[in-house]
Amino acid sequence: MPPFDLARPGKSGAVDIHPCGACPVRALTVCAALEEEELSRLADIVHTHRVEGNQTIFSEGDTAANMFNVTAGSVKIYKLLPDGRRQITGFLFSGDFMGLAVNDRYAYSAETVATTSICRFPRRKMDQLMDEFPKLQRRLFRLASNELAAAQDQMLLLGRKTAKEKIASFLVMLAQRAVRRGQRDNPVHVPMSRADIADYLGLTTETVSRTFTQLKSSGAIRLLEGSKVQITDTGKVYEMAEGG
Amino acid sequence: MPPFDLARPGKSGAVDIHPCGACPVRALTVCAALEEEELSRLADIVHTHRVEGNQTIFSEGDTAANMFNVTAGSVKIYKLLPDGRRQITGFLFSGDFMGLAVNDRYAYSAETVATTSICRFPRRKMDQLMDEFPKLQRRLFRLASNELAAAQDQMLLLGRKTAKEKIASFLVMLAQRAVRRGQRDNPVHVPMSRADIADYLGLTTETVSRTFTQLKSSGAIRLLEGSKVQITDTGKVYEMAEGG
DNA sequence: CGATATCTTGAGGAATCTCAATACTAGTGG
DNA sequence: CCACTAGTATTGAGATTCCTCAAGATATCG
Repeated sequence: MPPFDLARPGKSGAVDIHPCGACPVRALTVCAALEEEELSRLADIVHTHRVEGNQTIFSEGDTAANMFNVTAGSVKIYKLLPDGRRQITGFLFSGDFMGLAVNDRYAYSAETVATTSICRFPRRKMDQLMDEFPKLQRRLFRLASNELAAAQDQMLLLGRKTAKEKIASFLVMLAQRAVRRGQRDNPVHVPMSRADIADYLGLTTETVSRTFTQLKSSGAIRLLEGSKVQITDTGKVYEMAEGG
Repeated sequence: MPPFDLARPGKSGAVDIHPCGACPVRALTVCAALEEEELSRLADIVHTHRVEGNQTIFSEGDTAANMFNVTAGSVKIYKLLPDGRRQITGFLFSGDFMGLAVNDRYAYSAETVATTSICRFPRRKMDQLMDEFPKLQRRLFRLASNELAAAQDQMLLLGRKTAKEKIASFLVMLAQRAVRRGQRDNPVHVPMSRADIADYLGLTTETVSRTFTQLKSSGAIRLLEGSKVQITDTGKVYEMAEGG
């Protein structure tokens, strides 16, 4: 499958949103590895795009021609079984990086959750820059290590946590990542659908919904307007997330 | 917790098993990144150990002072919940690398499955070598990317596969990795306990046992002596693994 | 050969899923 | 501005998979 249509203006397309030097999430991501001057080299190869919700960015098995950086909005990455069962392996927010490949192919698919801005770097040119700037290589290695640690946390969640613990962990994760981006962590913004949450936590939408209701009834959280969740009993929610 | 007792001879201890140049798994791992001459630099910093089964190599949260390479045997890496629930996030065999750290701490614990030989590289010196040999850095990045892809496969398994599919996937994974090491893939050698398998697949030992029995009854596999499993109906097992 | 751990099998129970109906929400057009 | 539509979320009832607890069988190791 082709990536979102880069040429088509309107719904999704190439837009120069801001120069890299003024990038609001620069400190969070790969770009932080480089100094002003070097950064311009990155800027030379980058294309910025704005993509609406639920659009495919790339699909598992595609030739991995690009690497991406999310600068606003959110993205889900997932794998499918032949019969359609889906596992979302991660949500990405502004500052997050994606596009690591195995054998020059993407190992998963990526789709926007809501309207999202992304930077696109041609992999070939990125590889050249990595040769030129070992700092960049090191930065990517560190990002991959962090992702790996997050993946292991998620395995623990999927294999050993109850539905309640999974939802609590999910809220805590969203809150902590919001903080990291410099946003407020409570109420937590939950931009994704129940179906997406279910496929991320290894549950069904019904169980996700019921569990939210339970947490609400027990006074741990409150469901607010605009896909927001207020954590009213932080201690309880954090404890639940740890399996306490 | 300290790593296995490096000073104590007998059960586990430092042994010079072979020089790096003659390492049987060299082609599979980090070391493949370097030429003969450079390899000697790696050899200068490595210590080789032999560790008996079920010994701790390092624990989650320990200062990540070393990186390791398994040269024989097998290792399990895992995370725990406070109440003791355990998720094994990976099994390592000869040629596999471990010890990636986040914030200079190990993000998981590592324990031998059976008697195992490992190479230990002090991280600090490894970092120096990486600066000196970008090839090494690139190699590690590639290994981390592969691990990440494997982790995503495992998330799909944990979140969306049935017990039968999990066991079938597990056998296929073991078979494929045996091939990669140049060993025969059928019968599959399954050195780990039912409890370890359960904690890897997000099941209980009883379910693992029952599922093996079912696969046996259906004629898909045969359980042999010496922790070996013969796959008698390859098509069926592979199909099951894919969720077919 | 006995002791101990591991594995298998059984019976019942619990968490989660499936299927189905209802309620809500957001966007659309009258 | 409101009714309508389509999608999404919630709730309910029953089914199912997997878990728990318990006993027996097998394997391993001194």
